[in-house]
Amino acid sequence: MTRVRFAPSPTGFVHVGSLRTALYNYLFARHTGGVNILRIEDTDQTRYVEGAVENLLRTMEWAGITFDEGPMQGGEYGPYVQSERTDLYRKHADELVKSGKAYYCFCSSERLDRVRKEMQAAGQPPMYDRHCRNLSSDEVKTKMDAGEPHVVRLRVPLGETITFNDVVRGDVSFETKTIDDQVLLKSDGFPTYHLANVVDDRMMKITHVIRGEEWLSSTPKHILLYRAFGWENAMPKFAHLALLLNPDRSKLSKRQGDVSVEDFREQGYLPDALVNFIALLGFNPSDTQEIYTIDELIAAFDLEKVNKGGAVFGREKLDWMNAEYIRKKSPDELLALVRPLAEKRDYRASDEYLKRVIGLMLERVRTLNDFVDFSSYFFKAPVEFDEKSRAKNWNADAKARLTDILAEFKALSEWTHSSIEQVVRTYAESKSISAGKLIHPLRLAVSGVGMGPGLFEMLEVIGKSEVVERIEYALEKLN
RNA sequence: GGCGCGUUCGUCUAGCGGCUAGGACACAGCCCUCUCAAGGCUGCGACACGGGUUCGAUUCCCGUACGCGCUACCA
Repeated sequence: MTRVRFAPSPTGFVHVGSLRTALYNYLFARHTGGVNILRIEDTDQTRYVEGAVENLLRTMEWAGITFDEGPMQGGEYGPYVQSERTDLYRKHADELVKSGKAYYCFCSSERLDRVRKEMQAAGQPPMYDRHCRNLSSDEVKTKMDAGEPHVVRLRVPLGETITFNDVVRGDVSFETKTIDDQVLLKSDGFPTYHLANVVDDRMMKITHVIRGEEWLSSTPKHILLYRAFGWENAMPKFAHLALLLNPDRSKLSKRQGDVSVEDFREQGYLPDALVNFIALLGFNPSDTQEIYTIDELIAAFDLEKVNKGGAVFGREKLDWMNAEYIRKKSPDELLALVRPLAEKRDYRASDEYLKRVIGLMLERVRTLNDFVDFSSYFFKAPVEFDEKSRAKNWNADAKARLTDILAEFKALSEWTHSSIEQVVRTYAESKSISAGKLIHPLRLAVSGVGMGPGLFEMLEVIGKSEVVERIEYALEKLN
C-alpha cells in the first residue's frame, strides 16, 4: 500500500507550484490505490498566518484534491498538524542526543553569523564550524544548569558519500563534508523541517516522498536522520519535482504575475482546467491528447514519466484550455457559475435572460469573468460609444438609414432574430447596399462597441423596446 | 564561491541509436462571415556548444556554456 503526503506550510495563499505538488501526490495515490495524506507543517511560529489552513483546505477542495487522512478527516497516525506533535519531536531529538547522533549547541545566532561571514571572507563555504560538536558532558551540564539557550544539532558523519535513487532523477550523490550539522530542534523547542518531516514521514508510514526540487539538496540530511534513528529499512522513495518557472525562467514568483491558486479562481479559471494544465507542466502520458479528465490523469499518471526540467508557467495555453473547459459546461452549470459574477456587477437579469447571454458569449470567452466583462450592453444601455467603430461606421448616411430601420423595427410585431434579419436585409437590398452598412452602425448604436455576438441574436435578446430606445438615443447623441 | 540538478520549435511537450524530429498553445496567411470569436486548411518554427563511443547519434559518455535549486534556530 503506497502512502504519500502533501505537507504544506500554512503561510498564506496556495502557490500554483504547491497545487501541482499536491496534485502529483494525489494522482500517484489514486493511481496506485494508495493513501493520500495532508499534513500541516506549522513549526515556524514566526510565520503563522491567520486563516491560512482554512484557506488551504478550501482551495484543495475547489481543485478537487481529496485526502484520506488529515486534520479534517483524522486517521490513525494523527494528529496531522505538526504544532500538535511537538512532544514527539522533542522525544526523538533527545533520543538522538543520548545515542550520540546529535548534540546540544549553545552558540548564539550572533556567533553563527560571525563565523559564516569569516568563512565566506576566507573563501570557504559558509558552514557551521561545529564549535559545540565535541563539548564534554560536564561542559554541557554546566551550560544546561545555567539555563543557556540551546539547539540540538545532527552530528553529520564526515567523509562519507550519500547516494540515493530519486524516482524522477535517478542516482544523486552528496559528500557529507558539504553538509552542515543541521539544527534539529530550535531553541524555542520546536523542531525544524528536517526533524519533523522525517519523524512524521516515518510515523505516518510514508512510502513515497513527492516534493519540490528545493528539497533535493536536503535529502541526504533526511537520509542521515533515518540512519541515525535506525530506520534505514523504512526509508521512503524520493521523487523531486522540477520547479515551475516565470517566463524569464526564474522560479515562478509573485511580481511577475499571479501565482496563487486563489488568484486564478478569482479571475474565472475553472478548477478542472487549471488542474489539467498544471498536470501537464512536467508530466505527459506520451500522447498527443491535451484535454484530460481527472480520471484519465489518474489512470495515466506515472512518476517515471515526470520531466526533470523546470517548466515555464505560460498563461496562453491555460487560457485556451480554460475556454475549452468552459464550452464543455452545460448551460445550467454556467448559469450557476456566472450568476454571482453578474450580481457583483449589479447586472439584473432573470435566469432565462442570463442563459441566453451566456449562450451568445460562449464562443468568445476565455474565463468566467469574460462573460460579464464583455457583455455589459446586455444589461445596461451604453453611455459611451467606441470611437474607432464610430469613425468607421457612423455618418450621415448611416443615420438616415437607421432612422428608416428604426421605424420598421417599431412596426415589427414579431421580434426574433430571423424577423429582425429579414427587415435589415430587405432594406439593404432595396437600397442596393451591403447589409454591413446597416449592421455595423446598428451594433454600435445598441451595444456601444464594435465587436460581439451576431447582431440579430443580440438584438433579439436585448428586446424590442430597449433596442428602439437605444437607437433613438444614439441617433440623437452621435454625429 | 561551494554542492546538486537541469537543457528538443517563442512556450508546454513526444522521442528512450537509424524518424522528412510528431502534437498542442501562440504567431502569420487563407476559408467561413455583419464585427469579434469559434471552426477548417496552410505556413513559420527546435535537438545549447565541443569532443568522444558507434556503421550511425536528439537519444550513450566526458567537458564547456547557460539556467535553476540549496548553502538559516524558513519551509
